[in-house]
Amino acid sequence: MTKQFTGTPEEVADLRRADSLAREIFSEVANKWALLIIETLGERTLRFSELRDQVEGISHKMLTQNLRMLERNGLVERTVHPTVPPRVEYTLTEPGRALRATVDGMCAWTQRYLGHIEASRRGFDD
Amino acid sequence: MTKQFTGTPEEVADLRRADSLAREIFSEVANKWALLIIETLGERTLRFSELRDQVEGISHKMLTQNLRMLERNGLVERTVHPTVPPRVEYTLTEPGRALRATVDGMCAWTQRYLGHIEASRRGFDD
DNA sequence: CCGAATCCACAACGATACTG
DNA sequence: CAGTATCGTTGTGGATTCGG
Repeated sequence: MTKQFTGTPEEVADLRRADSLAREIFSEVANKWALLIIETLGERTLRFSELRDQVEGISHKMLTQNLRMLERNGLVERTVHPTVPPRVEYTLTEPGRALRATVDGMCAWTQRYLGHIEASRRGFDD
Repeated sequence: MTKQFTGTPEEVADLRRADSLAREIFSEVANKWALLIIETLGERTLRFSELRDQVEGISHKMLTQNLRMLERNGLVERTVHPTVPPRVEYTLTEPGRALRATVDGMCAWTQRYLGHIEASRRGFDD
């Protein structure tokens, strides 16, 4: 088990440093499609086509691309059922579920501050 | 005060729905530069040039662009000191600090699972 | 049904130069 | 120093096709 992140300046610096592995991982995962896929998967296991339908606006290509990336990093598990037609299912792994917990936080934040943000936008767009 | 996000299927659906305001905000904020800026600001207030130096790899253009976006959404406050040369400082607002708390969670997650992820990558890249 | 590959339009981005 | 504008390049991402 690795060291805890406590928010010390040195640790924060690690994430800002472009060449650091932590930073590379953060940058790869911190994009809207990946986070939306994680949030959508939740506790369920979904097929490719179900994901494509439920993550609104995502294209076939973006979905496969992000699923490969998440699989490679061990956040989702991909199980192929050798039937015809093929049936491929995706589930969050333990690391994936751990990340989902923090993504839930971002979703909660969005709901919580919807009003603030709308108001701020109106003020900004004179 | 808006309703709490409790993770019910209806609320999750709100974030997947492309036309929803919550979804639009989430998509705008959930990109690596914005999150790295928020994380870097932390509790401090920094000048434009300090931010550019500390968020490694970010270009002048990306920094201004994301700062404008964050300001418009009320996540950062921009204060201009009418000196010469000009001095512009950025600080997180209360909503910004609230989001930072969850970004801290993502950073902690990255540190926590660095090992898992490295191993998973090696396995994937046969 | 799932996924890889190709093509290509268009947005993102970096570099540069110019204002207050 | 901070910010905007312009331009040229890169690369992202959608549409489509083919293959397992």
